[in-house]
Amino acid sequence: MSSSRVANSPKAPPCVSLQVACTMLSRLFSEVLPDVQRLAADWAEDNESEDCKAKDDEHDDDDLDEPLEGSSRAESEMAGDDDDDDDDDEAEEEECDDENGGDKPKKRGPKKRKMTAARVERSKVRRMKANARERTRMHDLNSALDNLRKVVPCYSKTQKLSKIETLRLAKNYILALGEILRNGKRPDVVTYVQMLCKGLSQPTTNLVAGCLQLNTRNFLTEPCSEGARFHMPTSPFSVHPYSYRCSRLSSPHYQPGSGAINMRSHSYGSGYEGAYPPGGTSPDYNSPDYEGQHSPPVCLNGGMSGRQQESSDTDRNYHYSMHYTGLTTSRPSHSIPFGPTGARSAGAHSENIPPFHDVHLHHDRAPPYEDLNAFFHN
DNA sequence: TAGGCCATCTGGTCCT
DNA sequence: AGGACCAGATGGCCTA
Repeated sequence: MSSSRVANSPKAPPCVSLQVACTMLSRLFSEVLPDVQRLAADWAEDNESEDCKAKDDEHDDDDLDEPLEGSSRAESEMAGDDDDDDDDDEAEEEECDDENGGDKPKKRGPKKRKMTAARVERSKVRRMKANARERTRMHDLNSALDNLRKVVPCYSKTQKLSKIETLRLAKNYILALGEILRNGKRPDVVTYVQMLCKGLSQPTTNLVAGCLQLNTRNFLTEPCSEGARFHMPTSPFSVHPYSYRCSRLSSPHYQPGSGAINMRSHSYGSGYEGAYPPGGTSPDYNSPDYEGQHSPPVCLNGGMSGRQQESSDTDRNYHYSMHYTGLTTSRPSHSIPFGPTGARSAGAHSENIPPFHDVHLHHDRAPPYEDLNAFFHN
């Protein structure tokens, strides 16, 4: 089959490979985020003239300056030893195609060499080397995609976004951050979620929307005192399977209260409606941009198809564990849990988080956007 | 079992 | 010639 390759044609504009694009995106995020955080810090300062505030916000723009380390070269266990010495049989192959000399009319163009056993063997070797290179190339590409996953909202090492969803989300993330920077003003969270979820599949939409809105809801409703303490989750589902449970949300067999998340009660259901008027924006999952699979919609504006039911404590604990991990820091506020290594530090992710016992909420209103961003890196 | 996702192999194309 | 990149094919795994 002839592949319709046009990417690298001379007339086509120069384009980067997928792997390079992923790496560039990762770095781009790390460069854009500080600006957004700085902007968010300004917003936060404007907003918080009354209560608990203004402690330390100098530390939030230095954590991201270090570029994410590029996709570490895969160890290429199979390809690394390819440069061995297998080129010592050229000579005898060259003369084996002279046997048809004779008086036949010579054909133009490259001579068709006979496939001798040696040539077949060499072709095999070449193919194997090409396979090994292709394998490592794909490993590098996956590494780059993993890096991209880490700087994109809703990172989870255990339940990864698919490749296509990662790229879609990255695109939306860029657009959203760019929009924030361009407008210089704080969009409402619904719009933010809309931007992020545009074109994403339903499960991913649930994931992203849940990440943001559950936290927002808690921030909006939970008191910032002891009542907002966190505990390690006790639910058997609470270790990691956030995405799993989100996918459960879209399942027709989903039963609220059975250990799965009830998006409505947790997000827009109670607390959220108080903060955002019902006439506000709501994601349009039926928009033409949506290309993903369709599953029973999880409503972001309170009118969802799922049955409403108050959430269990395990669910709540679970949310805390999943969404406040980014705030699991000793710093009192405005802390983006990015590690000094440039890449998201281990503490930024749910797999490596310290215990939650000492985590507090510091806002009883809408969170500053650096915190919103922090949500995405749980 | 169907569908989604993924890894791998493979051949074609372009570039150095 | 060989490497990089790409897309199609294929089979495995997982989940609903």
